[in-house]
Amino acid sequence: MAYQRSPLMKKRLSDNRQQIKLAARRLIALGGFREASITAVAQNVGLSTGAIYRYFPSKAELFIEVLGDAVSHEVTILRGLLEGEGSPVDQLYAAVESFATRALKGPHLAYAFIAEPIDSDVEAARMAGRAQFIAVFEDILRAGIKRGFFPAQMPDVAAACIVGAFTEALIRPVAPAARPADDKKLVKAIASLCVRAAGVAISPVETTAKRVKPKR
Amino acid sequence: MAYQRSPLMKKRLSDNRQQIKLAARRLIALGGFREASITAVAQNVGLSTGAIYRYFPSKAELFIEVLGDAVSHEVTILRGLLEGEGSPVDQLYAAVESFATRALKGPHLAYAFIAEPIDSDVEAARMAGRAQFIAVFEDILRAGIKRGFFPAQMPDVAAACIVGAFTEALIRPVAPAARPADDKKLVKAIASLCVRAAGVAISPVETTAKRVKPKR
DNA sequence: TTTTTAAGTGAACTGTGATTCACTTATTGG
DNA sequence: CCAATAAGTGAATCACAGTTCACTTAAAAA
Repeated sequence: MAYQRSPLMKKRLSDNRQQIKLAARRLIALGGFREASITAVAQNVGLSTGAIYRYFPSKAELFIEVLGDAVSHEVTILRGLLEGEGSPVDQLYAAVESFATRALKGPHLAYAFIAEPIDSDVEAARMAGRAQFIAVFEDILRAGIKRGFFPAQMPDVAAACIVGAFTEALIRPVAPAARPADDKKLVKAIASLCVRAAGVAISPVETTAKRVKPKR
Repeated sequence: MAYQRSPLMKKRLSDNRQQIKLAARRLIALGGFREASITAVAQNVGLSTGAIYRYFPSKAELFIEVLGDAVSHEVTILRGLLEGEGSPVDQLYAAVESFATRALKGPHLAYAFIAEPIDSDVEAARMAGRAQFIAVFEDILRAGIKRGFFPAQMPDVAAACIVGAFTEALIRPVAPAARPADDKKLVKAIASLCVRAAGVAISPVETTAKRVKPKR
């Protein structure tokens, strides 16, 4: 006895799991959480409603996982940007630019993850995700402050502000309809503002990071 | 014939309407939209469930009106700050400070209005409300840019960023539990950052607005 | 091939809360 | 006081997804 699925079967199962998440993501990207009912997801994968529950205990869990994946994917990319040897000023600009550009590519997905209303379980997960983003920026700020690129400030508060700033500015063009002119320009404006917010005078990047006031 | 309610009766009716809105607001402030079911609202006013529908066609409508009232109240206050003769820099700082301070006083209410998930009808209203806020800041920025207090920038984008910045920074300490140390400090940090974001070098207020580069 | 276990099905069930509506009560006009 | 009309009641209804579950089908063990 001690039954166990063959490797091939195992794979099929875990593939299913993945497919379910992808389908959910796809539907969300298409029309927000509204579209992503369990039934719709099931149909999209080619499974029955009930089957979903073999893989996820509840809709909330499924969404939380989808959200989590997306967030950790984003965070990984952003953290990657911090590996390079650019100054914190450049890093900050680059991080915002990178996120904003991607967000504008997948409008609905970004909107769903940033702002669309859902039930509070999932909302909690979204908050947690946001906290992870904020942490990235907090790290940039801390480093920058220590090395004298940014003036002294509360890094946690400032990081929250910065994340709030670019997400808000992204939501409008990303929401249901409405999409303004030049994405490049928009991204630039947003990223510049974030750098200024951190305390770097005037514009960024072209200044290639002159220290504001070399600390000690 | 041609029946009409006596003035006294009329008043009572419109009072009821007001009471319903206040009750809804009260419940929201207490525990978010979750708590504000039609039945709960009705009980709170001392009316029956059905009676509510004499005054509002649907729950969504009621909430939208409550939200609208709150927003226009806020906007009026903020617009009031622009009457004074302070520089745009001071105005910007003052506006953020004013809003933030009030938001921290009514945590749940602010949270509900800024971030709590609800159905998409009401959400649309919230977006609209946000747009009104943003407009206030856009005006400040435009004026400031024209008069040389702020560097050239896209005022709509910058305004959105600024609103996003302070709301995000407000949400965390305002959300369900969690409330950090010093509100005053927090508000100061947020407001300063917003001013910097607009392009004013280093800190605000104490500089009492020196022109960055007197335009033309 | 037969038995055992797991995967998959989808119609029925459930919980929740908004909305309705037949009816009661209060107000207005004659 | 007696219609006529409107306000108010609250239990019943509705809507709608998420979730369950008795059953079917497929895959592993014997």
